[in-house]
Amino acid sequence: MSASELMNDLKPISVNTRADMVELRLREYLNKKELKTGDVLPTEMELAEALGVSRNVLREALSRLRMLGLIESKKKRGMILTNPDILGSFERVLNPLLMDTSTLQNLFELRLVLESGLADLLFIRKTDKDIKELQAIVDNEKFIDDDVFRVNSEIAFHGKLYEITGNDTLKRFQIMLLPLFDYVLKNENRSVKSNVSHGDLVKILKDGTKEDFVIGMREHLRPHFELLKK
Amino acid sequence: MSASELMNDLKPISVNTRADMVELRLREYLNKKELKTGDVLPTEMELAEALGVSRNVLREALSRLRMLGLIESKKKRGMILTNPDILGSFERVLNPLLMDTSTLQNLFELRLVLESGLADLLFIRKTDKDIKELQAIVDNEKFIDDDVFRVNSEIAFHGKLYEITGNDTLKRFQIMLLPLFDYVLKNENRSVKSNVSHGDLVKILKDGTKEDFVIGMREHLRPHFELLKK
DNA sequence: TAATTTTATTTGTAGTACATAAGTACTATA
DNA sequence: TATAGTACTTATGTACTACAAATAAAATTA
Repeated sequence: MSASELMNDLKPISVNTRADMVELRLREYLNKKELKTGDVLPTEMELAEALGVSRNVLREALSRLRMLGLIESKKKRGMILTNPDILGSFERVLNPLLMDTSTLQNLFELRLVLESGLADLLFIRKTDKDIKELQAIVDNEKFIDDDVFRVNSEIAFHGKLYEITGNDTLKRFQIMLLPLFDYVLKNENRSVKSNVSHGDLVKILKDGTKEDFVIGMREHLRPHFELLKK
Repeated sequence: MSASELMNDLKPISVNTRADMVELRLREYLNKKELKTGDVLPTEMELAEALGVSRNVLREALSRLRMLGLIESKKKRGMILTNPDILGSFERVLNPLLMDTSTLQNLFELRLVLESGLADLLFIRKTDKDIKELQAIVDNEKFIDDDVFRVNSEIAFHGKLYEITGNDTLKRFQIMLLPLFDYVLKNENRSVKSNVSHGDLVKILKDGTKEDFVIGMREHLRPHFELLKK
């Protein structure tokens, strides 16, 4: 058995720090008491005392919850629960240099899955204005001969697709994934050539059916899929 | 203009705490220096001094990075960069009670998009063993008359689909989304009845084509899509 | 040379002190 | 009485000190 396999089976005993424990306890507390947005938390001193830790350690844990957007603090008022920004922390972590290759590959695939699955939402929510804007992006592509501009146009086109879905979370998600996508492509020197162009996709979106679009999009992404390992 | 609209246009001036600033600076530092996994960071004292803050504040920021899995610390050794767990922080934040309804709706849609887009990966990676396991889950459904068990089976079936993709990130992602999905369904009292059953999907996966599966899956999810707002 | 002990260094935790913001109660004035 | 202003109180934010705990590195001993 290799060392890496062994490490996978025998996870190291994590000697959790107090901050780790306190963070966990606090999140349990929030769930257990079914606290919801706007509810106020006990003061730092009360919490620290109840948990049996110094205010210092408690604040390290609170700092984490604050970063996640779970709580907000105001002087004298105390702390209240807030709507977390669910993608905010995700964003902080998307550094290609710090991701192992399998995770990078997973996210690459994730993006392909997302784009393949967009059809329904697109056909539910597309408007004439959207189609026109997409067409404008495509028309502009004819005059591009610079690689940087081509990438930008690629981003603009696919970004617009996500925008049409009217799903902000989805859109932000894709914006975060794009740099990674780019990174993977560059790193592996993948040349991408498809039979279905952006222009074709717009045509289908305008006059075709949902089914046509699914097939078209898959063909558009085929070069990527072909490179996936079985 | 409603209060919520106004709040959207006039974002509150965020009086950032020092911990916020330090966290930002540290992340900039990691990116700028193109540090990668395993690289060691300066000591806490050095960082605190360089940033002009107390060790206390610095540690609140470091605590955040530690939670994200960006760094690990060992006594005497110091701090090193690590592969962050990209979904770990996401998980911490998925509390339906703390999410505003539009985000909840967005994630609901996101899951539909993912499932619709699974076809390609599934057909690339499915094995006979996978099909058999899916079939076993389906066969078992016949004997279920309890709602709780039905939900569990639903989870097992769709979970297995994600498992076939061989994409751990995708799988974990879906596991995290499922409770929300369930929450939305329960909350809106949606009754779900589709023309394409799990059994039908397995048949297609076994003997059908990718295209059939896309159509089948969409039909399977249609009741959900129909409830989406235009 | 190898095993053992000591030392030094770095993170982890606790506690105190004070700064800062902001709600609350009280007071003075019209 | 109403209102503006003031002092007080309280909770978070920041800084500093001290020490515990772990462990890498150096020094010592067998």
